[in-house]
Amino acid sequence: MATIKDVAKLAHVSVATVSRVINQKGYVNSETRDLVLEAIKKLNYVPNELARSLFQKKSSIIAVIVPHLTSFYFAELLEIIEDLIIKDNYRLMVCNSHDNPEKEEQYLKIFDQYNIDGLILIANTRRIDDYVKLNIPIIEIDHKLAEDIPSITSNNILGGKLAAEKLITSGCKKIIHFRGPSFLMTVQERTEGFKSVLDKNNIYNFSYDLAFRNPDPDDIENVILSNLDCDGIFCDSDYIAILAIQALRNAGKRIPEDVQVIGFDNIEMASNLKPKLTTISQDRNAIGKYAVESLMKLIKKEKLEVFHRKIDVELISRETTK
Amino acid sequence: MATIKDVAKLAHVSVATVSRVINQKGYVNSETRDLVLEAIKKLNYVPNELARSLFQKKSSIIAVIVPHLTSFYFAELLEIIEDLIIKDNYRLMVCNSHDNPEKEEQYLKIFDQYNIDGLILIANTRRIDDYVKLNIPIIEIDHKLAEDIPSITSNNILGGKLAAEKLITSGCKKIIHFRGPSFLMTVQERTEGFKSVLDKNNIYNFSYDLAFRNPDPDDIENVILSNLDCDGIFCDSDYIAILAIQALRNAGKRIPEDVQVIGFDNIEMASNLKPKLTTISQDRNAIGKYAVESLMKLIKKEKLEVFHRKIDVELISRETTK
DNA sequence: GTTAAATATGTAAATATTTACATAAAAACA
DNA sequence: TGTTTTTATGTAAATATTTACATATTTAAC
Repeated sequence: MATIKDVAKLAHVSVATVSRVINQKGYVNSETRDLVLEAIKKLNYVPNELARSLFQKKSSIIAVIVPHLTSFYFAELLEIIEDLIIKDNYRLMVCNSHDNPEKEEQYLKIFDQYNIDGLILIANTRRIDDYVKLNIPIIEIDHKLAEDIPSITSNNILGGKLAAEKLITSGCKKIIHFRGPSFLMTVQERTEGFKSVLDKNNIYNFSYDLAFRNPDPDDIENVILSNLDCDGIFCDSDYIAILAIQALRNAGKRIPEDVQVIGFDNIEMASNLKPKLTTISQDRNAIGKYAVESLMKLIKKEKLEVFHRKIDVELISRETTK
Repeated sequence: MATIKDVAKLAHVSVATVSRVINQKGYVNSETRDLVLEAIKKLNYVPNELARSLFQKKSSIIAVIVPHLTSFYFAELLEIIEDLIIKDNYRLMVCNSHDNPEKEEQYLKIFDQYNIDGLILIANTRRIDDYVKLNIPIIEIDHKLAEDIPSITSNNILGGKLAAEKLITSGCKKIIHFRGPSFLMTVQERTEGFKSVLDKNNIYNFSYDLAFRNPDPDDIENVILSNLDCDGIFCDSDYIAILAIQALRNAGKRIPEDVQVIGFDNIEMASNLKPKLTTISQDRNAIGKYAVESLMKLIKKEKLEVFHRKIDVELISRETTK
């Protein structure tokens, strides 16, 4: 591996001049620049980011903390974020907390050790204080754990409302809401929006809580079997909706004739299924874009014009509703 | 952020002594050690990994290159690998090549810049030479692009055979193989194993190629509709199997009475569906374990006893076969 | 009691950069 | 022409570590 010294020697200049060429800073004679550029090419030189980071006290690394990698929505969001971060010439350190406090502890240490430049927290973290102590820019997605940490969330209340309105106008009279664990802000808000519309219209409905990570299909089936007169289902994720549809079919129900189903997220799979899933679409492109954009601003010590941003969701009507 | 100097000052010793305490190397009096440890605690000191890496010409960072993050199998495998890597006190840089040569180019540069200690390539990379040039330990998963790069792959030939045998003993007479793109080694091997058994038993079968990233459900439906007398289907992924099952149902077929279906991978979802999916299970725990283990050995300049490792797959009989 | 080995600690160089500062030449200006 | 400004380049310190080497003390060996 060639170093800046090797380049300097080959180009018969000092390391400072080479550095100036690389960073396009300060005065460099154009002929000298060409010589240096040539030497760089000849030696296949790439500046060592570790030395650079050490001096500048920044690493060009952004850490993203996710509760796991295997749910569709997180994976799709993570992919978008990775793409954006790389475009801004940062690198991504993926930290899978895996609901394991020890692992989170370990990562917390790593962030200090590597002069991580910024942090994106995706949902589900409860030890916010430890992150704040790190004293680096943080953006939260899907959560709002503290008033002074900027957040990007879908408009979950709107999502719940849209689903409720759709089911009402499609004629549903008894509705189940399969939701995630109620300690999540997203879940609370969706429930709030959903219930408010249904209750106002005096339509019978209730919420059933499922596990966050791996909802139990038997649970879902049991609820459906003991509520065979139900004609509308709203699910907190497309994955839950898929499981619900399976259970409905097994119970001999036709979709959407007998029971209508609405999911949440609009994962890629939702439009590939038969019947195609009606769902509330979360705009991950917007969420990812604003998250990365805001983080970059914080890193540059710029002010954010919107501190807690809500991204509108959209009802995508497909084949599981009338 | 406290540095080693601060600790040294507070403990009234030299930085060398502090370093010795941290790294548990060389002689340190136990009383001195306690003093240093106390100072470390008091200052909340964590050693700066960048300075460390710079000196040692290693970074404790492992890069994993994946073609995308959104397929179930990759996500599950990645999760396992991340867990193992963190346990070995390395950090994970996730590089999503996204089938984009420019992005790969960019990452290639980054690996040099950060003194990345090792590389795990998951499938699908064709510019192997560029990686070899980096001159760092590499492990390949699901591919064997060069004889001199260690690889871990499932025994795909066995997988194809097991599926074929199962369908035969269950009485299938006309079988479709929905497979991935045939340039992938995994796909070739599965086809080889599958076909060899069926042809030997004179059972009619043919392969239909699907896109790697996002197989088209209409494609699958069309093939099924124009082969309504088919009674067995083998799919190269559980995801394809899910789509096939949907198409079969739409065509009024009962599963497994009319048509039997076998998937590949055994993703978490496979056992949550109704009917539960019969599939060839890839042992990602073993794959992840050997991949990380082998990489660690290479990093320590140890020899590998097995250079190209094949991990046995297993037929998991569930409800989509008789 | 002398010598050798083990223990303990410090000094300073090295890792690959960036940049403040110094210096000198060239260009602009009076 | 002399002075100022701009351009060009180099020297050396700084970033936070580790470790080779030096040195001193203690312990062990003979």
